[in-house]
Amino acid sequence: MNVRPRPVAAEPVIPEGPSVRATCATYDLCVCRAASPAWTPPSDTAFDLQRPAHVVPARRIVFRENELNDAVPVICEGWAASIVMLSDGSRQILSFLLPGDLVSTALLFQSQTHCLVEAITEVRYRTFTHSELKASLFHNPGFFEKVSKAWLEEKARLDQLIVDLGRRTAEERIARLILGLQQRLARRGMVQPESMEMDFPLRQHHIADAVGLTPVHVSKVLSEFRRSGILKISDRSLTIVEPAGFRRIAHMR
Amino acid sequence: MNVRPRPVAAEPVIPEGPSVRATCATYDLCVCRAASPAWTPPSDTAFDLQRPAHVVPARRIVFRENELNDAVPVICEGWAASIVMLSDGSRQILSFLLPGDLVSTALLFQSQTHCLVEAITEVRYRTFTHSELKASLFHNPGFFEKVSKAWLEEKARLDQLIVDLGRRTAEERIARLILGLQQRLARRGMVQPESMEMDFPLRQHHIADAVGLTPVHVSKVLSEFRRSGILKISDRSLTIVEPAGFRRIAHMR
DNA sequence: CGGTGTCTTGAATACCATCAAGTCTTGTGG
DNA sequence: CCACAAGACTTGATGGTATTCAAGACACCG
Repeated sequence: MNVRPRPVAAEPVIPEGPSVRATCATYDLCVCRAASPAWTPPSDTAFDLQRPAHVVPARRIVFRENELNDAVPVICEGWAASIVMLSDGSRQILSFLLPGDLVSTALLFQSQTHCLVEAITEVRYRTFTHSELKASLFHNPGFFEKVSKAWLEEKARLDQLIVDLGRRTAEERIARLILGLQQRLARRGMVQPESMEMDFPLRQHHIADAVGLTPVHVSKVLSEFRRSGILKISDRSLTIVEPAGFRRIAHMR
Repeated sequence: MNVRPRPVAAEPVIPEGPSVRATCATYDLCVCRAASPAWTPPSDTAFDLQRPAHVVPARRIVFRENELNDAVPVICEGWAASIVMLSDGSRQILSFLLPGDLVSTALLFQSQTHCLVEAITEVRYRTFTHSELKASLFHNPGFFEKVSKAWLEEKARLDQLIVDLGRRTAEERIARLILGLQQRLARRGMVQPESMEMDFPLRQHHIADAVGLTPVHVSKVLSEFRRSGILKISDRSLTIVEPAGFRRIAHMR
């Protein structure tokens, strides 16, 4: 069932990019700035931005299950996915990670994960340590608020996914996935305000692994969406041509 | 699809039971004792046990979506389920709540939920307030540890459910649900050590709503489990007759 | 005693998976 | 830069798993 070859692990390189700050700063959590114990809102010189970023090429594994030793990664640029592998090679994607995302808030409290993280596009990320983040949690009330808000959002997304997988049709699942991604990207200013166009680097097998279908069936559903003029997909870019109709499909039942 | 009549809301009565302490104290989180700011490990007189418990009869709603005002409920006795309702009347159960369970750790950080809680058996529960729990979180390091542990478990269960719904067959899902419940009950000392027998108040429609199937199909799968001698179910009680074989079914692929 | 809730079983159907073949794109090494 | 391999997507045919529909048995309760 839906088996794909396993990508090899990546060895983290350590270069430094120019536009990291802008990308990272867009996100609510703002770990890159807020995690510093000495952080104050007006300050712009948080110590974390000076720390080097790791870069992983597309389709490589960022880290495996239980491979994390005390490191908490935050995505600075690019798309990734956290994935549970099954013993027959099939996979379930728990969540897509966008710029600014903590891999999971659970990592603040344990250093092991039962899922692996794989880069979808080239990914640039930074890591923090348990100890420094946990310290911030206690000494920086603003950071505590942001973490609990991040947890609430993570929980809401997991709950929604459970409902989708348990009680919705293939069309509904796919439509809801795309709408959810669009909303998250919009909050980051990554959707064209007028055309509603957005970068969409996901392969169809990513969609399949996220919504519990096969790539073949995803292809058929997407083709139907395009044929009916609701979506436009081309060249790793996606446009929701008829938002109202698309939302109707997604919210059905 | 799998529509059932909506139970009416319950008006909380306020009696006091005798064996609440023993039941509540079994759980890891131990909110009933640990939430008190003045709590110390040897102490046995936490103020929360003096607070009255609410009782809800089986099949009634404990509280609805967004009906919670600053109250954080903890189950003291009985089984409940947190449920997402869809507009066509179908339902998805996010989790079963057992004695000692917080409805969700998310309630520590927000007072609204997108799901409702329904009693499966008669349920006895107590409520705490945001403010007192949040205060304990900061002033009682032991409580903070327990909450983060509870949350890690909650997250692990959600992740597992996603994998089950997305990538496993009906038989696997049902077997894994039963095994998961058995493990949780065992930790509470609610499974007969020898016979592996346990109380099992779930109706088949509960199982169906938890694993994303129809009650009809659940009936067929369970009948097959019984016919092959793996399970014994009778009179709201369940025994895993062949644990090894059952685990093999559950962990398949 | 009817009413409701629960469970079972069989038949027909729907949805999605699997299998397979083919096109097109992307990436890589000679 | 081209040739070849691998990955990505499409489409049709076929099959399996789970749903839907329906009818009946059984228990419990007011």
